[in-house]
Amino acid sequence: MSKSLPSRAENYSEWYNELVKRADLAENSAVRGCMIIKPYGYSIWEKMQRALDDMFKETGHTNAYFPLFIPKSFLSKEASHVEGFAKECAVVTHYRLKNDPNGGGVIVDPDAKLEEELIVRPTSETVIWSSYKNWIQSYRDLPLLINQWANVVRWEMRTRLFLRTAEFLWQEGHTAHATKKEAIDETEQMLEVYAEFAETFMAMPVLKGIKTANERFAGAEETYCIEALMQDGKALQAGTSHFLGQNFAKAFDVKFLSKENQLDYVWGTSWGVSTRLMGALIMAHSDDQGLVLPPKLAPIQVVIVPIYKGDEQLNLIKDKIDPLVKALKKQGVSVKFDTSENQSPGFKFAEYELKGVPIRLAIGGRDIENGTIELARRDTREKTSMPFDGIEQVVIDTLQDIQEKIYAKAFAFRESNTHEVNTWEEFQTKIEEGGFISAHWDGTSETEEKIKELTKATIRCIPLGVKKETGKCVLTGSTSEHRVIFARAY
RNA sequence: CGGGGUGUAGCGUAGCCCGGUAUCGCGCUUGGUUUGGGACCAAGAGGUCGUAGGUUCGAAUCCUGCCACCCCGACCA
Repeated sequence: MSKSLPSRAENYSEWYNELVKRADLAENSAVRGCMIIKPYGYSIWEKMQRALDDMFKETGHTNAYFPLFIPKSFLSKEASHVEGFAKECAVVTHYRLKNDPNGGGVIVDPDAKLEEELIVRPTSETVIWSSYKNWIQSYRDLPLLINQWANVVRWEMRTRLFLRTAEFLWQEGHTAHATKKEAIDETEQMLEVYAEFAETFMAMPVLKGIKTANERFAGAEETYCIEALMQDGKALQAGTSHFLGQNFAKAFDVKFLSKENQLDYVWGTSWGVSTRLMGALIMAHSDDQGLVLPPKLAPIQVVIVPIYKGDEQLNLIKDKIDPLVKALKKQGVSVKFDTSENQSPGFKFAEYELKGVPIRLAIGGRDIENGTIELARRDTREKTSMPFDGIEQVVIDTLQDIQEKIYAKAFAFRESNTHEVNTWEEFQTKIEEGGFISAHWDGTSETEEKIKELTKATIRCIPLGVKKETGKCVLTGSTSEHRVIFARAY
């Protein structure tokens, strides 16, 4: 195994794959397309879950759990929904194995065929709405605000760790409301929650917007999304929030009696983010040395590496560091004091950089004599020797500063890679350079598809609050009322 | 599912053309010396050469089937 990572410039996707493996985030499993999320990677996901879950609770949602298996008949109740997912569903057809009479291990018992096949959920709208039918009778039962943390399966042809896997972890919120307005408000609220999470925790700027009909979720009336720009200039859809209208209520016959004693279908939403966010996090900040994690999501925020000759010196260092570790932990900072002897300091430096630990403190005999300690920040890779006294506060301030700086850096990157484009020639040139392209579009699916065919670029979103501006579609020249954002996407 | 490629120790590989039971590096174990940016020395452990069959006295090597994985396309969060 070579020591350094492939560089981003050299081969971005190889850099990504190697980074995921070397930083011990995840690896491929025996089943094609599935991944094993390793402890270090999973602890980042847990931090994401915690933060998101708190935000969901704060906005009035409660968690529940619905089954993995969906009767095939459920899936076909909402026409566009089946159509959207049919091609990538795993299907359970039997419930028993038996020993192969010809001696070849176990085989599927042909006598154990299921009456009705079960679909491994690609998403849970159908199971959930079939329950909601029983749970909702009156306006007093509304709104129903439920979230679940679960795994889902979509049988993708080509997969990549975190970015697209056959099985992935996510949360899916499913809500039911008495009015259309309330449901739309909910959809927009959850988009805000996602955007806030992405920006404050992941330090990743996102563009909020609405999907075009082509890119809309199967079964939704409107799909809201947050879109992020990765370092290679490709866009990544980081989260979606769907206004379902009354589609699922009608498909599953979910009606309620209003205050006015009127029977009507309820209005629905669903919204989700997945382990794909891990991919976004990795690509948003990391460099050729490895991961760069925002302090708010880093499993280890500070690592302390002792440099010593002999036990005596190590003990001196321990005497100094133990109280510091205690003090930092008390302040809620996660610290690792790495006293392991089997690796040299240099190895540890490289290792923790690879793993994206925001701050590294190094302390050796020299520092003990001088009353100093060396602080290295992962984002800039700057090393500074500073007085040991007061280091605790410096660490806390620096964590905060790193969180802000990496956001600012990602924001600046997005800004400098977002271009207004007015002609087709310009569009073709700019799309090759990567980044977001803000351009006029005539509003038709035909044009959108044509552009995709010609350039591989899709409309990432119609930004929320986009200003009205009369213009001409970059491709057809037909009139357009506002710009939309194009990019090549993951 | 089309087009290309690769399967040899935990990982990365040499050997294959031209058949004689497998090379090197990393990692691992033990002991010692080290430690301010991926330490060094010594001794070890670790292999049904993807799989099934064929050719042969003899197959990692030649032939055939199968399987898996990777890359490029169509599909997608």
